[in-house]
Amino acid sequence: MQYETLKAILKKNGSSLTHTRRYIFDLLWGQGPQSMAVLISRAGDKVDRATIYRTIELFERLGIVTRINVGWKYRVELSDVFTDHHHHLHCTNCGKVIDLPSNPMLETMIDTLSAKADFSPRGHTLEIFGLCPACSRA
Amino acid sequence: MQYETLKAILKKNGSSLTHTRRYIFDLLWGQGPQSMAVLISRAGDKVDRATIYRTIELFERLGIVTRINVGWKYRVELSDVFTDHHHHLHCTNCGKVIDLPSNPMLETMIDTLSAKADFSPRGHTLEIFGLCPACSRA
DNA sequence: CAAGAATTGCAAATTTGTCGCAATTTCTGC
DNA sequence: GCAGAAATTGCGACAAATTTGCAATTCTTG
Repeated sequence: MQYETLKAILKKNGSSLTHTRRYIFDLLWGQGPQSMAVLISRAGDKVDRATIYRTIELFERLGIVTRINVGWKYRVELSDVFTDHHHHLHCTNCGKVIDLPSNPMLETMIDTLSAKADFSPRGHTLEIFGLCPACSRA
Repeated sequence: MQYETLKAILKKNGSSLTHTRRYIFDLLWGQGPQSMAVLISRAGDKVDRATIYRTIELFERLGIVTRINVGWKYRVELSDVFTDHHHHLHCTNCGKVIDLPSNPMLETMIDTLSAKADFSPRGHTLEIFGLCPACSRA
């Protein structure tokens, strides 16, 4: 289950799964990309701002979360370790962000293209902009 | 030439190509992704920071610039309208960002995948993380 | 060229992210 | 389970990044 994986990743890096970290992980679990402001607000006075920043930084460094751009600011979400690898469809009209499950062929192509440039790919983010189903009909 | 295109895009949206905007465009022209801090510093006292923020926001809204994530912060660069469509290889070791020319098949696949989700794609950004040629040999 | 609209600079206000350090929690070896 | 050591957290205080209001200036149009 997810806490075991989380704990294992942390332990492997000499960190531990504290009360607070589990709480922040829970804030991320099952949600789409969230801004720091939202996370801080959702945490209320349960967790201090500084701790949230420090935890997200740690989580990102250990590959637990991924950071993506949404418009001006960034948002964070659990990485592929905890969710299926996916990309994002950003509606430029209503602002909604929709998950798009990835496709093996697309992944292969991205890796191949990188490798041809003599680059060793480890991961990627693909953000697609356009109109969501609702807005493209309006 | 590029200023005509720029002017046309602005005009179409009821804005005009002012000295200041042309100056900021010039700061972007021919350069890779730049941080706001760099743009502000390069502008010196020619353009106020607030104006740079406002202009970049306008440019992004009109599709003149694209914003990408580099680690923690974002950077801006001219959009596909002014450069060849490309993606970025981010070396997680030395921090270098390398342009990767795109591939028609990849583009097609991305559009097709979006369309299957009933989404109308208008553009995208693909950021690949890994080791650059130099770092992967070290 | 004049009038009105858009744009810019300036300075102040917010917001966002960081840091140092003391208090608390977690981990380890009994 | 307990003591001591190490890691983590909260709490300001900071520092940096971004936004905003408004008056002065620049553009656009007729």
